[in-house]
Amino acid sequence: MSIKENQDSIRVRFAPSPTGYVHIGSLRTALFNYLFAKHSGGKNILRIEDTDQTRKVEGAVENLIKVMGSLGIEFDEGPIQGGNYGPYYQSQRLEIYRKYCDELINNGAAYYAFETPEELDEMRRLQQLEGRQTMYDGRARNLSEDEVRDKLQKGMPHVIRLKVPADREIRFTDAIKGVIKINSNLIDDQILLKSDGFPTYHLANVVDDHLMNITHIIRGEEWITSVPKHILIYEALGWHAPEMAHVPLILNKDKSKLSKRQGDVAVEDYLKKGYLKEALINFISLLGWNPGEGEENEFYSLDELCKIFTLEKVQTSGAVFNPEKLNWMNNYYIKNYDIDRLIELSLPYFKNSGISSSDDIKKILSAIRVYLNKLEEIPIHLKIFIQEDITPEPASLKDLLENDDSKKIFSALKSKIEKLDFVNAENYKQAVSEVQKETGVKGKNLFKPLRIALTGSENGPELPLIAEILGKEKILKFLGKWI
RNA sequence: GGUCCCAUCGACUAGGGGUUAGGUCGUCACUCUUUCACAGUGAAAACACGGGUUCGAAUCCCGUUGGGACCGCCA
Repeated sequence: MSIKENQDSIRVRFAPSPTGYVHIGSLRTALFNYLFAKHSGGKNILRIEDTDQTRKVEGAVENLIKVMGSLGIEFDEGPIQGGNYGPYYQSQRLEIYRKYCDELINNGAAYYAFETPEELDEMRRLQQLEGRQTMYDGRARNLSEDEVRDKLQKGMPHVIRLKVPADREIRFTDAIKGVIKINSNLIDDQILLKSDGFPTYHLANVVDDHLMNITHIIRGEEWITSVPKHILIYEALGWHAPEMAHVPLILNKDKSKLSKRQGDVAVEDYLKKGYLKEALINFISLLGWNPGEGEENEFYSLDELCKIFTLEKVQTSGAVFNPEKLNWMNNYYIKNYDIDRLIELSLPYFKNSGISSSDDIKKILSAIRVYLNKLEEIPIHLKIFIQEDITPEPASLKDLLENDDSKKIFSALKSKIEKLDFVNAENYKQAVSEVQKETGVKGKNLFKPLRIALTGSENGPELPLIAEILGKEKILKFLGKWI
């Protein structure tokens, strides 16, 4: 495929820095990029922004690709699958950035600066003290060519900064927010190239988005204030900036930016707890986006989302992440999931229960899935199926088992069950109704003691079902205890 | 503090000049199921405020207030 053809089609990128786990906000950004690309038949590209050597985390990229992949978000180009615009690690593109930096220096859009981090800290401290804006004061702008050459020759550590022009109004149109204007006097002389030779985000993302033919930048709102800097770089290099779409943030309950302090933010955590990928994707897609036009359905598969997703329907304001609604949605998916697929996903949670018969697992899971907000809750519902002795909980329920009527029922049922070869839901029900006739005990007085005697609890799934799973031997044992 | 962004029930949102302001989660009540849950029905619950524009503003404009993001040799 020629580059020319590519220019016509939509290309978006997800550009995370590999700092470890995958943030819920990152997932949403990646999702929107993916949906936008798929919706328009474009390409979804993964680019790793690893220009901060101090923040690199081993295995983070592999983890990210794994997590995204497990949720169904795939990339057409990226560090693993390659592509015509690589390399897709920014750390492997250093010469490229260097080259464009030189170009910026040569055309007067950037300059060398030699302050140490300590000097800059001091400068900011003073500015703060005076109640002024903390901002690079442009002191290195005044260095003469000779001074610069001299310092360079001496091998002094240096950075390259963007020379932001004065008194200009920078404006751009954001696909979500509309027209945004800012005066250039408020823009810092941003560092483009760090003293370790690595570019900053600002330079690297501009260069790469251009070189990789990115047509639309879809990213979090936190980037919106640095767009003007990027515009200046595009201009200085004679390039057109891609379309921009800044999606609103996902928020904590207190409306601040979603953060670790206030709950789980790692997608891995949600997966580990047994949130289904379909539910996660569905729920996240509805955070800051909706199909609109009075559409009241809230359940969408990834494929359906690809069909109906548009940037126009992305919200302008932030969305609070509501775990309760996620639970509700996950429960819905669990209840309606193909049972065999659900069993597969649930197996790890049966591991230490001693329940291994696939028949039993299927029966139990069918009975308890309605209670599950997430798969990790399975073990707490397993107790009634695996306990060897019954201790009523709360203890006060014990009284109900020790009255005369109850004892009468238990004895009657026990002798019925003893005659059975095996117990299933049907013959259990039959036996109980016979007990009812014989003893004259009925209604609550019949069913409640039985439930407590068999499970230790006053509520739970249907009793005949439980009886079938418990089996003859256990039922006899449990009934016998109270006679 | 400066700049930028934002503003419909507690939360997610529909609606964007004339609506009884609709739906979902959550909450509450009732029904169903001899339990709980599920399901069903119903209820309480919102256009931040003030000015314009208009016959008419939740909707358009301005301001106020409130919230958020950003202000690093981090992304």
